[in-house]
Amino acid sequence: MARVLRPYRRGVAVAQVERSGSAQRVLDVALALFTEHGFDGTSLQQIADRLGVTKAAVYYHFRSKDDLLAALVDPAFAELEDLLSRTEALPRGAARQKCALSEFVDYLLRHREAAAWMSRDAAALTRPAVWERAQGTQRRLEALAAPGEDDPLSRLWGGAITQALAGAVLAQPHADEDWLRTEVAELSAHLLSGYRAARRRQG
Amino acid sequence: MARVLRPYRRGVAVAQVERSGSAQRVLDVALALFTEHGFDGTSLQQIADRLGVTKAAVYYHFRSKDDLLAALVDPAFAELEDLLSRTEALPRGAARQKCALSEFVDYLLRHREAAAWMSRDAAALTRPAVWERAQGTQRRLEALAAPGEDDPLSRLWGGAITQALAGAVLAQPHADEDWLRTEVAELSAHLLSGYRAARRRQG
DNA sequence: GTCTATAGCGCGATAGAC
DNA sequence: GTCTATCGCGCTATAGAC
Repeated sequence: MARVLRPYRRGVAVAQVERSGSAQRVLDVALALFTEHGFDGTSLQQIADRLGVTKAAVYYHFRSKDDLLAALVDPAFAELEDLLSRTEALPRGAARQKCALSEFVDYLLRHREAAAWMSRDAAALTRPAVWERAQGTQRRLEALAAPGEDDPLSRLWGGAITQALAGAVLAQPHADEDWLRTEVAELSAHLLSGYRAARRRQG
Repeated sequence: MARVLRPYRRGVAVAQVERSGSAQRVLDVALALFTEHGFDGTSLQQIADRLGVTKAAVYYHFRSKDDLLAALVDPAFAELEDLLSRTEALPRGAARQKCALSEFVDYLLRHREAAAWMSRDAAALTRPAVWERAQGTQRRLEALAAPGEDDPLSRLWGGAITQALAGAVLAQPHADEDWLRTEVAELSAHLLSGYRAARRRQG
């Protein structure tokens, strides 16, 4: 499919580079421990211990444990939100719709391990900092995937299409990336044709 | 679609009826508070307070807070697992596949509010008692939805189909149930035809 | 601006009396 | 079957050293 958007430029690195060295070290250690023991299974004490400082030192850089998590996932969310904004800026139509899906799939594939980790560490997902932000992007993506006047039919297909794509990618932790991209593109096209047919049926 | 399975008989009531009156009162109060403040947002102290007893009294009936949650969701899981078992017992083929999906959709519709609550209260979803059991049912459903030799293609479509159906139902908290059932049945058929086409493509 | 020391508080959980 | 008492732990908060 033709790529309508400019390639992504800002992103993962940005938000972290602006931090002090100490804060960045906290983030690195926290990420390592979270991936190893999970969010709930990692205490601020453990993070502080591995850094060789006290809990209060960690607390100086981040107001709370949730704040730390939010900082960790911010770059990935910023990337997705940026992608959504640029897609929403395109003129409405079938091209924008297809573009949204293919960009979303690329995004998922780019962050495959991270997404797989997140969907495994449900404790982290559950925190408001992550959960509520995810709700927002989810809504916007649904609206792009199944445009309409917020009617039941478009909401139904919005939910179906976005969940199907995410489910397809995440059900495949080890499949070859190019094969996956091709197959999911087929799935994507199939879903879009289904939505068009449903719209014609209902008018 | 023809209903191949016998109607469900055991279920929600069973696990709760076998309990003592006190234990049942604990479950009732816990459910009320969980739905109101979420799982994490509800302490055993609050549960005990509303019951007019102490935390320790609650602990007599349930070994842990997770145990309480497990008891709450057990009936719904038992129903789903029973449904899966009976479907798996059918001879392999397109009929079983269609049956699995329509039974699953009915199940989702039957427990719409509960499912919506669960997918909102991420903290409850995350507990091992719920999460791991859900993983199991998810796997079995995927296998029924996209049968195959555990190859990448069937796993991809298994994830896509099941997530699409759940996404479609859950994206519609207030839509009319019959309309929803009809539309989701269309979606279901569309997805199955997509899977068949993908299989033909790949051989 | 960066950290240490220390304390508070609520939580889930347990032991044992009645 | 229910209670009192208590434990240990985790996040949070503040005062103040450097």
